[in-house]
Amino acid sequence: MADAEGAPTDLGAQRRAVRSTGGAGTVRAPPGPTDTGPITSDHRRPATPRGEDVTDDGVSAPPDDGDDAGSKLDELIAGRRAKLAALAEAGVEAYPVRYVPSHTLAEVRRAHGGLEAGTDTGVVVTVAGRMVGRRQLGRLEFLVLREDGVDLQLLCPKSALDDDSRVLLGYLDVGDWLGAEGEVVSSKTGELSVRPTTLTLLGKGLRPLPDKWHGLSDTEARFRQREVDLAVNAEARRVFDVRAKVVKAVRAELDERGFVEVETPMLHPIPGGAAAKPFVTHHNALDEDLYLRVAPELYLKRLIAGGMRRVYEINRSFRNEGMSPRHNPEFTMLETYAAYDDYLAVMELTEALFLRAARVATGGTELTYQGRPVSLAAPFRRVTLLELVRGALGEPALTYDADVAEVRALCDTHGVEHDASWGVGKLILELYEALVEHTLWEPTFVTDYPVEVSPLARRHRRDPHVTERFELIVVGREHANAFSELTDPVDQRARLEAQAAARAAGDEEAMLVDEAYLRAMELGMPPTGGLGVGLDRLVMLLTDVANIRDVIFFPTLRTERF
RNA sequence: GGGCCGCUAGCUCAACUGGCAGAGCAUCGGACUUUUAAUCCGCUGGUUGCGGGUUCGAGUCCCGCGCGGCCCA
Repeated sequence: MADAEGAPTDLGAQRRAVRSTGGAGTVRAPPGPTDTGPITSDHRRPATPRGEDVTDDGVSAPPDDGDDAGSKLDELIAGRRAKLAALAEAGVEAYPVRYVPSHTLAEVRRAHGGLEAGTDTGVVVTVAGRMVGRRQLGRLEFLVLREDGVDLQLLCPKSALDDDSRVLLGYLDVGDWLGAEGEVVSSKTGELSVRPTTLTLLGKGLRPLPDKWHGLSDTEARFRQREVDLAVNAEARRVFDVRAKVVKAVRAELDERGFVEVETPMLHPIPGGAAAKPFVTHHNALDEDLYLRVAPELYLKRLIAGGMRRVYEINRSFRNEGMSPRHNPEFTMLETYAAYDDYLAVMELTEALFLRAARVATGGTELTYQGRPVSLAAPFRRVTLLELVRGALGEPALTYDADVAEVRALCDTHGVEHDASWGVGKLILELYEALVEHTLWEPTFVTDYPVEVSPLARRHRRDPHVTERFELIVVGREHANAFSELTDPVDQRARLEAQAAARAAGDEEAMLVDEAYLRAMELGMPPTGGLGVGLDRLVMLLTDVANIRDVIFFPTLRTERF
């Protein structure tokens, strides 16, 4: 990295490419000593740029084991490599070291929107982008540059170009990166354009871009080659732009509320903080197995024990479980912890975060998800898990004191599978998940989860069967999980020991006793309200996307074979 | 892990009950100084995901495998 930026090793290329004074030609120097400077020319282009050399060896990528891959593609690539060689022969650096645009394409559009047709502004700018379109009309060409999802046309009469740029024009392909210096004008039809006097090649593309009109729609290709998806599909850009805005809005809201952003370990000696199967890895120097974290919860609570009043972390967690349109093995989670708060306070925080995220993503609180309206206007509905299950079963008298056999019978009646080791609380949770959760479309705080399935949550202030815990369900899915945190070290130890026993009995997702965590709690903790939000799912909701892989740049897929 | 669906030119897609594997765009060659998926003329381009099988004949039917999607666990 350091070498690429600073090393003044190829002044020739630099002089040609950097638009510092706007004078130097683009393709001036004939091939000479400066063109074989150590950095720019070594591994990136053929040492002997001659036409014949270029066509027979495959592109950079395929280590050509079979060298029989798609011949049309090979042909397209060979054509571009031939142009690359011709450019080299003409002394044009195809991969220059630097370029300094005076404006982004977006800035040009902002500054000169709404020109009358046929206007010359007299304003000279230097812009850059990938050439994504080209329309040739004899001695006039229209090139379309794209930068950061914004397009701008170059109106390009050959007569206006300097000699070197005219040569370059003959070797350009759609997909190449290009710089242009010229006047901001509008065309006869009123299209905002730059009319260049100089064109500078900034990066030659060897592979063709997908169809300019249909883009890339093959789902596998979009996930595996996100760079292509981003280059040609505006929708992909939109989703990831919204994602960035949403994360920024969440940070802003938390910062304003006095939360401090922190980072805690992703390599855990003991997996904990959530009921999930971890990835295992190994540290060689320590000769110890470590686990990729399934949640940051335990470390964040230790920070509260240490006296940090409000903390949050936005980062990756990992769960070694099945994949689905809603689960990626690595995903981005927000967790917040606030001293003195209970879960009622956390509900208000949650509403504020969702509202603010919705505002930056869509401008308001009313959205459409997969064709159905959703309102994120606060306050969200609040209802206990038990009430929901009672309603779904038509059993208004059901309580956590019910006989286990009776509740098992209810499960059987409703086709919900169960295990002999499960108590009433776990059975009622299973009934809820099977019968109710997916039906909750509008935002709903489902509250008061059974103690036995909530080992880190404080017991409810009035009902010892349940905890002060809620999940936020929107469009039938869990979007947040929060509680009045358990801060009593005696109760916590008992609960973790119960978890460990369940694990020993075969429950792979049950937690283990984490002594370091218990020791921290024994130091003394204030009341604490904690929240976890899956940011990928929040972005899905706000961008109206059905598959989590569409909000993660590079989702986990089976390894690609070349 | 199970069920269903998909995989055809670089991209997007056709190809009836098994009967010569095609189009548009892109590429390549030509014309064109105001285009907007430019237009017009011409030419290319295929191991139909892979491997077997049935058949006179397989993109199409059968079996196995790979990758992806959806549903379920």
